Amino acid sequence: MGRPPLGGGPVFRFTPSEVMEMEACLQVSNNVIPDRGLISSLAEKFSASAERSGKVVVQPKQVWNWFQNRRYAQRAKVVKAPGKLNVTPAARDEPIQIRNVASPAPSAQAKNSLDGNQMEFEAKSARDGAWYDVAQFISHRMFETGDPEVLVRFSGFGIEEDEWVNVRKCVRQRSLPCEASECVVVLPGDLILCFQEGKEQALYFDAHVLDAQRRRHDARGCRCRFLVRYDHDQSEEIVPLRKVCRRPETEYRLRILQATKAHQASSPEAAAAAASQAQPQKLQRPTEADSAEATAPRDAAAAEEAGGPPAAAGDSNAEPVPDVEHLGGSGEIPPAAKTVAE
DNA sequence: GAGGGGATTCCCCTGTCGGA
DNA sequence: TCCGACAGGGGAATCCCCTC
Repeated sequence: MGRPPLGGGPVFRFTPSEVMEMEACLQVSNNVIPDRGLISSLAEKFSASAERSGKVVVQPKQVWNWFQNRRYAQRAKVVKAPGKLNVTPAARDEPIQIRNVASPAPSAQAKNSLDGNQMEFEAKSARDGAWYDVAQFISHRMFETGDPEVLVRFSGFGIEEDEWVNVRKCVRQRSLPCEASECVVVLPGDLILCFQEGKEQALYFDAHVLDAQRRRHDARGCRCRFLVRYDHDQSEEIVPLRKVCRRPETEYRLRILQATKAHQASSPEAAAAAASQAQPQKLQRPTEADSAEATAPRDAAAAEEAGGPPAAAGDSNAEPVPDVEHLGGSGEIPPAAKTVAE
C-alpha cells in the first residue's frame, strides 16, 4: 500500500530536531499521543522553522502519523525484548481475557477482608427462597447431622420474622451491587443475586448468567443486558446491570481489571497500587420505585472482602461461613440495607 | 421525562505497502 | 532496513428517535 508523498514532491522526512521534539512530547505524555491542539501547533511550528524555510508545509496528519508509528514501533520493541515485562500493547483487550485467569494470591485478598472491616452476610429465607441481608445473628445450635444452624434477624424485619437457617447452605457473604464500570466482571456462567420483580413481590434470588450482551456505556451508565436463569424456578429473564448483584468471589476480576487500566495509564507500579487499593465505593442495591422495596445504603466495608478463588464462584456452599459463636455475641451489623419484600 | 435502541463520529491499534 | 502513509477493525462518546 504505497502512498504518494503528500503534495507529490520528494518523500517527506522529519528532520532530526523535529524527531527529537516529538520524542520529547511522547515521553512527557507517557507514550500517549498528544491532543489535536498540540499536534497542530507542532505542525505549524515545524512548517515555520528555518529548516523548512516555509517551503514544506508539515501537515498535522503527518505529525499524528509519526506519533502513531513511533508508539507502535516502541511497543513492538518492548514486546520482543525478552524478560522485560508483562505489559503488552494488547492491554485494552485484557478485560476479555479475565475469564479463566487464575485469581491473585489468596493471601492478598484475605488481608483486606478482615482488615478492620466488618463482614456482612445474607441469608436465604425458607419461606420464599429469597436472600435477605442479615442484621444480626441471634443464636445458634448444632444438629446431629453436624450442620450448624443460626437464628438470624433479617435487616429491616422484626423479631417475628426471625428464622433458623442452615449455616452451610443458607448463609453466605453478602452479594455486591454492581457499579456501571463493573459490568465487565459479570460473565456467562456466573452465579449472581438477581432482583426478580413479580406481580406481588420483588425479591433477590440466586440466578446464573446465561449470556451477557455488552453495550456501549453512556451518560446514563451501563446499558449492558444479561440473560439470566433463576435457580429457584428456572425462569429466564433479560435484566439490566442494576438488578444484578455479583458474588464477592468475582472481586479478583475487578482488581485485575483495575490493574490492567493502571498498566495502560502509566506504569506497573501504578497497576500494582491499583490492584492493592481496589476500594469499592459505597454501593446500593438497585432501587425499584415501583416495587415496595426499601433500600438503604450498604456499608462499603462488606464490599471490601475479596472473593475466594475462581473455584468458589458459583458455589454458594463453598463460601466462608460465619463464626456463629463469635457473631452470636457481637455479630451486630450496622443498619444495612435490607431488601424488604413487598 | 426516563429509558431503550440505533446511527454517527472520532480516536486508537495493528498491520502492510512502497520509496529512500 | 528504516520510515512515512494509510487501510481496516474495534471501542467509546454523543446524538437522535421511539416507546412507555
